[in-house]
Amino acid sequence: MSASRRDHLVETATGLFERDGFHATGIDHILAVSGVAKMTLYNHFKSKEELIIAVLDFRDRQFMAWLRAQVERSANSPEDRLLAIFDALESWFRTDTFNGCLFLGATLEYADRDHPIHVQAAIHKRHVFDYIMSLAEQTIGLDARLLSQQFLVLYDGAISVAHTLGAPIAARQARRAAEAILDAQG
Amino acid sequence: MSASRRDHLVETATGLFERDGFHATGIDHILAVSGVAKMTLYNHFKSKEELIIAVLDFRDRQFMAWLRAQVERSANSPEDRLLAIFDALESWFRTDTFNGCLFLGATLEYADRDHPIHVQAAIHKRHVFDYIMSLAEQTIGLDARLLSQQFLVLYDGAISVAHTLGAPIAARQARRAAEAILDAQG
DNA sequence: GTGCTCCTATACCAATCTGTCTGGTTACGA
DNA sequence: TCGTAACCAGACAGATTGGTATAGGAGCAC
Repeated sequence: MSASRRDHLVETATGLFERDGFHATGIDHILAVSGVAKMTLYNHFKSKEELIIAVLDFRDRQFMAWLRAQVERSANSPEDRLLAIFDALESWFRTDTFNGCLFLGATLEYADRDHPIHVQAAIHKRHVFDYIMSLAEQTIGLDARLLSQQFLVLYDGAISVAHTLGAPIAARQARRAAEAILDAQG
Repeated sequence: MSASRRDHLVETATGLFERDGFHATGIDHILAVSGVAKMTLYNHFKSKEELIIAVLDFRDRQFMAWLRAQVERSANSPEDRLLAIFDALESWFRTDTFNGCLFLGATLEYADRDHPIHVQAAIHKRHVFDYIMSLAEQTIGLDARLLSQQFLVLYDGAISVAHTLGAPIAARQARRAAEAILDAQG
């Protein structure tokens, strides 16, 4: 067992939360799947809520690293990279573990905007926005802020449509919309 | 009590599910808030799942009627109406009961695509798409299908961003993106 | 060896979950 | 007035929830 028990727990819980949601996934189920003892969990996390926050933090780092790598491998100019985000989305949608956005799910299940889980989930969306923004700022002649806000809408919309309708092609439609926005501004 | 007990139950449950989610809202809580007896509920619905499906059906009809009325009151040409959808969204986002998309939440909490609840929730998204499509088809010179798909992405994206980041302004950004798409096609 | 830390295993707790059962009340129509 | 249908109130069942308590095993440093 190379990874620590804590990491193993977080990774297992991530998969289960992503598949079934937060309330629907019980502590006992996470323990059974991960093969970890209950007291070990409560030794590392003082509550389920704290575990969820750790999961959101882990998934944020993991996903952002994956997204950056995917984008930077397939495109070089900032403009192409902005569009490559949607190509990355499509390949994510086509994995068989895709089940919508874990973070959006967290904000829906813990809707109170001050709830620690909601706050933690919102941080991820900020990270996505910041990444888009960093690419937009490298492209001269753009209203970087407006464009980033619009791209974030396309980004989240593609995820939602792909999930609710089971239509990975939503990513391509979002990309074409993004191209139209770029053309209108550039 | 003018409305039937059944209707009263469905409307109360809609509000609670919208605020707290499905798994987090217990039957007993719905009964306490609505002031209905447990056996009355189980007389009308054979399970919580059946109640949820009734809620999704009710909310679909209610929301679509509201959206149509809002759009048709504020714009006359099909093209203006396509854009007025996003104005309607913004006024929805600014209500103090706005809590993201109930239907998207349903598909996340019941992720299995064959689950009756997931199926029922997806129907609503189809209805939104069909409405957009009906407007797009009245506007000549458009690839109605592609445009509708892109608008649906903007529609869902605006809801998601508005909810996760608490930013009703996402609707206006979506509208500007929609204008760019229209300009590019028209 | 002794102690310390991390882990397992299992029993347990109180609360809550969905759903059932019983028995009584209210309203209304024939 | 009688019957019936809808509803209420509350107890109850069985499973599951998040979380705690207890006892002991395994690996490692001194």
